[in-house]
Amino acid sequence: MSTTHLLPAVLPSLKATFKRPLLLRSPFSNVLTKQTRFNFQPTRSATGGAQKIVKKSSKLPQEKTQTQSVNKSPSVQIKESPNRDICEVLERLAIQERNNGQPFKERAYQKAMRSIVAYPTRLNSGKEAQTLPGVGDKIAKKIDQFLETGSVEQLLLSKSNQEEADLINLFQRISGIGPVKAKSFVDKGYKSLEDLAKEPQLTHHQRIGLKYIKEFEEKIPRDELERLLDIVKKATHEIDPRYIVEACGSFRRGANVSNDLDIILTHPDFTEVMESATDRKKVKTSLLMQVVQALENCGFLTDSISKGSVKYMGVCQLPKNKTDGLCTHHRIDLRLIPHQNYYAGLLAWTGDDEHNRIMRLRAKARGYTLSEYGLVRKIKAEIGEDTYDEKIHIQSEEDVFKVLDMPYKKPHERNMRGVVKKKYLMHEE
DNA sequence: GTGACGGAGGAGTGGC
DNA sequence: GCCACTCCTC
DNA sequence: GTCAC
Repeated sequence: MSTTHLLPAVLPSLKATFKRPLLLRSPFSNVLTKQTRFNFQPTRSATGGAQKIVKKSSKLPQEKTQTQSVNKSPSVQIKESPNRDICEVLERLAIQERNNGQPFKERAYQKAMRSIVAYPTRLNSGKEAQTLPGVGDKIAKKIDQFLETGSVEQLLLSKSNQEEADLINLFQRISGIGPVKAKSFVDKGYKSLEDLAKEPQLTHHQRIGLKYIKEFEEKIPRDELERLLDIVKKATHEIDPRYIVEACGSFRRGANVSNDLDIILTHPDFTEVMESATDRKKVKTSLLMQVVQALENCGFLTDSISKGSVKYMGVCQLPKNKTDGLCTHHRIDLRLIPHQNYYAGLLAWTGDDEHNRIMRLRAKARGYTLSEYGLVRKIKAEIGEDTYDEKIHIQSEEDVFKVLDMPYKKPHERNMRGVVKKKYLMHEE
């Protein structure tokens, strides 16, 4: 079916959407382009210094359109790409599929988008795009349609459907709200974040997400993250110097800014996950909770999202500074990893996702399975069809690379986003 | 043509 | 209280 | 939606 007849009515609005200044987070730059906070539940003094809340704005978040990603989609630097417009279309298709409950389609569009971001010249056709990994028949056709008509039929929504999609995307920017809950809140008639705050059935996690919606979207500069990490390390080692504490994620990969603080902990006494995570006594006295309690007592942790025996999710903040006032609240995750799994955990939680995927595939091809729990080889029993697992003893990240016959990559060399996989694999041969 | 695509911890809910 | 399930997160 | 099998 041709879309030509739809175009005159819809194109101007689409163009307007692209032109509209990005008031919050640009989907591709991940930079807050205008510093206006959504001060929903003020938590700090109005005289809070440089970081104080600027003003209450209920209108701003509503202006976010479908061209802007929900907070949870991966950020990709496409500013410099000669195919930025095509990438934006794929990003919107990915969001649409996420909201339709199709995570694999969402990832397929994201994968195609990453390939195209890494492509150095302007694409002239879908066929040309199809030479790239992750771009198949369907996406090639959509690219052709976009190049010919300036739009893609699947993205053309009626005004009311567009408003609904925008609201679903807005609500998903709240931590703890995914596509299902966002849709249900829209169906219930909520039209804004202020509206949503009145919902009595918001979970604890969602209330925290709403309270800090703007602060969680702010990037953490590396020097601030180093200070945050230092506090965690000091508090932990005061409890017991035998703890090992390491920040993972983009920070360990050398990033100048990060989205959150992801810390893994281990301790020689912790060698396996407790059998029953619901054993409250054990949770309260666990090696992880001792650290959490110390960090709560000193005011570093301001809110908790979830507290388990091996995983803590919460909110942290640097201590009040005399000149700057209160600092921004950030998301923090703490994971307690069994001592013997520490290096596998360190490798997995350092990432990035694409690097993990490459290593897992490499492991699989050589008869192993690699996860944050370790490197395991499937051994076929001498008699019968049965197999059993042999856990490979890992004493460093390098060991995993060695077993998989890969040259060691330092953490800052594991930023694979935008790197063509073939190139990486060729380099390793 | 068909199955894999990461998968587990934690919160919350509803049935028993 | 237990269990199975959904949703969300990373 | 794409890819490997």
